[in-house]
Amino acid sequence: MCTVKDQIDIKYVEDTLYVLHGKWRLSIIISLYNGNRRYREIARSIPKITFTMLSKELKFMELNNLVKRSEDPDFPKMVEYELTDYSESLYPIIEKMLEWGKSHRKEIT
Amino acid sequence: MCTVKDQIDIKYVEDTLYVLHGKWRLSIIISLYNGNRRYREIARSIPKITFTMLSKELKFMELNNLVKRSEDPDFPKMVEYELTDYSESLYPIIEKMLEWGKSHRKEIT
DNA sequence: CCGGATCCAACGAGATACTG
DNA sequence: CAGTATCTCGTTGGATCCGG
Repeated sequence: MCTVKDQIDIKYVEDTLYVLHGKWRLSIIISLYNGNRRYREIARSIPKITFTMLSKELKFMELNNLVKRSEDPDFPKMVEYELTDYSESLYPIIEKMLEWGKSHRKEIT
Repeated sequence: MCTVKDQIDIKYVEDTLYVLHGKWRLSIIISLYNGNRRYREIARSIPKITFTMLSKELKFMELNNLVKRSEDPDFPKMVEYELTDYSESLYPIIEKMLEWGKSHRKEIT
């Protein structure tokens, strides 16, 4: 017993990973953090994402309570998304990832 | 400008994601955090991982400076792995993920 | 403007068999 | 004991076309 840190229970970390899983989900959350709300706005803020993927992800995220969707049915139709308390609570994780990424920035492919 | 948080630059977060990517990498890092060192020991500590995947991941992680490998060529051969400073520095992220997972524990399929 | 439906390509991951 | 080499397969992601 010479470690000072507690044992880490992988299953809780896996739960977190489940929510963050996929190529685009974190990008979308960050886009919303950064103040984007409208569908097109979000799409434009994330380089290379396609409408198809954005739709799929937003759908999943709505079902899993990560975003809240509201719609103004006038024409042209306007849809806005916002983070929920649930996804807001992911902020500390993203913050740590940002810090780590900044510290270790180097060419990656 | 009514947000208190800074804008998050997705590219740094993506760098971090690159290092943590894959089904098993984080489990392996956590296993090493938890004090496992030998190949078999690591394998036994991660439910359902196969030798194939463990080998592939450890190989990748060695090449990317996430683990250090040392070998005792006597018979039976013994190989030990340990985390590097580089991967140790991921601890704050994992810690936040653990906290989040604990707070939001619920059935996930 | 905001998507859904469909189909296809690419990649990650597992099974199996073999080696120093 | 500690791996490697293939091969197959399921899942993810992307392109394209269509609808409210």
